[in-house]
Amino acid sequence: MPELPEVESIRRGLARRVRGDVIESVWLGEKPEPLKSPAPEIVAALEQARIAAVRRVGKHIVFELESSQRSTSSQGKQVPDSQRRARNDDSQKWNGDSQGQAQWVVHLGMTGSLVIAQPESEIARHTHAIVRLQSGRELRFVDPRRFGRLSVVRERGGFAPGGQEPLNAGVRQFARLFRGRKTPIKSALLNQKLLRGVGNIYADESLHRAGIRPRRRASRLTAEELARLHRAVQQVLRQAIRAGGSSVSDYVNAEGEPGFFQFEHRVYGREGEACRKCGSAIRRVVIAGRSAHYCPECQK
DNA sequence: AGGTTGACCTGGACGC
DNA sequence: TGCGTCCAGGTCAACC
Repeated sequence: MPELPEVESIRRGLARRVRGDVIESVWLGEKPEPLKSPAPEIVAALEQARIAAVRRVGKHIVFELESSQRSTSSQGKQVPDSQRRARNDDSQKWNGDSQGQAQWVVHLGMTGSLVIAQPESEIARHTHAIVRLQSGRELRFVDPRRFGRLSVVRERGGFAPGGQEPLNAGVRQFARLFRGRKTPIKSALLNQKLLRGVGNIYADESLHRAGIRPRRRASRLTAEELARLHRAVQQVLRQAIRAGGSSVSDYVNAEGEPGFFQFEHRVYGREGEACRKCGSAIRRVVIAGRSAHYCPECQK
């Protein structure tokens, strides 16, 4: 579900509520799909760690973890859930020297959400992870389609996928990404190895604002068109972040609130409706297996 | 090598 | 009401 603006909205909510908090225990569901790292490694990295910061990298949420050993009084604390899991025997070996450098990386996939909840509140269906915090709150990962992924990264340099952060890229950097690419510009915008964070909604919205048809080959765009596209991508993403993201079906932020940018969509999800600029009917076509929406009049 | 397609999952909307 | 079909904000592996 979430693209960069939705992930950023979630990140901001999380940062406000959990930064500085300490993870007391972790529960992981039975189905293994959402786990990209072994369950014992995730549990070992998270339990007793302090959340030093919550960052966003593309569509990923990254929790910076640091050791809380010295400041935590562990007297009388309950048995962590990990001990109830069959695989807990492995936990020890993940408690290494690198503790304090770990990152907990969450990708929400299509339908994932990360919500702050009170322990007594009902546990939603498709909840795959519950992180209990010292403050008494819980951080819950819910994902019906199970396309989301949880992992722990301990490498020096941390989690670093390829791709440019679209809000940081300058126009020349941006233009360079598409040089020599024969793929449709729509597909190139979705390629996370080039630009990280743009998904189907914001690719379509950006192309409309830039006046470029989604099927145009990336390599054939003129310098002027690339400059317009660069501006459009940044504008759309910034506006969407201000609106709290787009709630197309069930997206909510960490506080459970929807976003409002769906009311500003000019083409996405508007097949057959009138273009807000020229009145022509918005078209929907399929490009590389993804639906693409555009105005045949405004986009060339 | 680089681009395109299907598979991965579940649930909601729609047509009959 | 119930069943079948199609569609979905993302990413991979497997193909050409």
